[in-house]
Amino acid sequence: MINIIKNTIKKELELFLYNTFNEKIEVTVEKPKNQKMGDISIPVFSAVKVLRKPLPQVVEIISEEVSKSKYANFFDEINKVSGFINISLNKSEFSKSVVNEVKKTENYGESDFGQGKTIVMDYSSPNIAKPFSVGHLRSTVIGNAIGNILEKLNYKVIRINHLGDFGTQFGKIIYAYLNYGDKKKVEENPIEELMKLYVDFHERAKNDPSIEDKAREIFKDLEQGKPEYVKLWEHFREVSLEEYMKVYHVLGVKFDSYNGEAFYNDKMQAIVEELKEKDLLVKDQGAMIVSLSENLPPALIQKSDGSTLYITRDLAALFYRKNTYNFDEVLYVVGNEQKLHFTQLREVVKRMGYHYYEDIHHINFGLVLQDGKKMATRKGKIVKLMDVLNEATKLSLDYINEKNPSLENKEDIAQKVGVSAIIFNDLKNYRANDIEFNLSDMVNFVGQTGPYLQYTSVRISSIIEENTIDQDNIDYELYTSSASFELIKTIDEYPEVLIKAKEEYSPSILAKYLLTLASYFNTYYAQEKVMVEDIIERNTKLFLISIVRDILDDGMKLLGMQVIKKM
RNA sequence: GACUCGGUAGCUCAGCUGGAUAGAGCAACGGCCUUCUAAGCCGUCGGUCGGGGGUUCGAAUCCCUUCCGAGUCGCCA
Repeated sequence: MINIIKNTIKKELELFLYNTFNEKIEVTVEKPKNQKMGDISIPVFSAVKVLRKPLPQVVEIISEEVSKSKYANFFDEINKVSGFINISLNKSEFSKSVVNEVKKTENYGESDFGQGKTIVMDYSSPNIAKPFSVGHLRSTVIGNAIGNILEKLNYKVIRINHLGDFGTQFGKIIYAYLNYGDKKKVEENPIEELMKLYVDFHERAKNDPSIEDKAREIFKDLEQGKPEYVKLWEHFREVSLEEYMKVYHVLGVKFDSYNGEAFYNDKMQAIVEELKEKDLLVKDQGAMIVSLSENLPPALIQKSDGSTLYITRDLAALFYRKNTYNFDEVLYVVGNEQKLHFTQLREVVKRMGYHYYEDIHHINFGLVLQDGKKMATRKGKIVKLMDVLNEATKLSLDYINEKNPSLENKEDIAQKVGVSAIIFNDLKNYRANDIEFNLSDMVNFVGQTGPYLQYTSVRISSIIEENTIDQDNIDYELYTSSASFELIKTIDEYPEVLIKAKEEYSPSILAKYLLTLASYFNTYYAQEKVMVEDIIERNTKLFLISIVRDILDDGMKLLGMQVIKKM
């Protein structure tokens, strides 16, 4: 609502200035820094400059025009403070229109922003035969949250888990397994042992670099379908996926497809052919490359031994997805360190003559650092996500036992709180920032955290309980207290927040918004009593807080958190 | 060395399409539970917005330069 008012004022003023002075002046209409300065603010400095008139005169002219706005009935007062024109909204009128908007929208916050367009998302994508680490958490929860937000905005979302189930690493693992692996141990504890073998391989390769070549050879044979290797590979893939499914179940994450890199094994020769046909492929130092612009290193398409590389598979996957889903956008939720790769991918696609290279977006995110350094799998420094989730669950159970020992289903709720805390912790900051792996931060339950949101929602649910709310028996004059009005204004922002989160592909925008909303509610809660005698007043307040609760719950669900009624 | 991203309060971050005294949370300190869940609320303390130039009526925000950190840079993914 307030956005509509702001945009209207902007257009009205720009038109007025053009008609009156024949000048095209960009008018800024913004939210004042301080709420004491009103609800809408218009700095007039730019107009002063263009019109070459004294500031007070310009302020006079513009504020006069503002008072004639189409939405003037929403204005309480228009104040002129130096170079600013500040508008205070009529609280009850504004509240009424916001609340009416909520009432008439079945699923508040939704919009047709996406117009049913298709977005393919590639996220999570763990590497087979490695434990699901905290590093994979980021891609998984960021991708999941963005996908949920997109759906709310009427996009059709295809969620793909592009499993890292192929590549030279399998040559290494198979080499290690066949040469010095303990078959029995692998049987008992597959992921753990395969991981050890992988780490071990790199240790041995330091002393004997020739085994790197042997691994490459094995991979090449695997790629060409040598039955012995394929069988092993299938087994490793299967046991790994089983393990991952447990994690996904706990996180509440689902995918439409688990087609990983191997799925494209038979689709890569066509890419190589096409590149050849289009005269893009060059032989260089035995390898086949596509050279790109000056500042961009060339893309390696085929190794000198004839086997393919990551980018070849991503090209195959891209074209397959375009043909299969005919996407309008494709999002790759992959870490910062692959930025160059996706720049190259786009560039190759562009050079191949496909216009949709513009629709390829790398949704990059920061590294999980340990002691300020990248966590490296090859050295075996890995923190298993399951362990972190269990730790968080345990901690939240301790909290419950301390705060609310008589709570029913304690274990279940502890898991919902703990896991959501981890998810929220990962989403609350801008995704491209690196994060230091810090367990005590991850399971912190005080302040700007997941449990704070859940707690706020639970408090509201606890007030509402069995009360029925009559939406037609509302006294809008009661929404004029500062605590109420802050809630109203924040409620009003929800639909725009979701759109902004989509435009920046950044769940943190929603996360921060929910914290603001929860904080305003908690202030309200401390100031106003809801369950009062007066029926209209009680009903009016119950309705307000129920809207807040619904948004909190909806937002938390979008982020992939669990919504609870008691804690 | 080249390219990319970052540097804002002791810590974690927001603000960055230029606008009014730079905002939160954590930590520290002080208040608030006979009244709807204190995982909360209120207050105090805390900042040369890395440094230096420049553009502008106005710069944390734009430009240049410099320092610091991270990532990437042909046969890993």
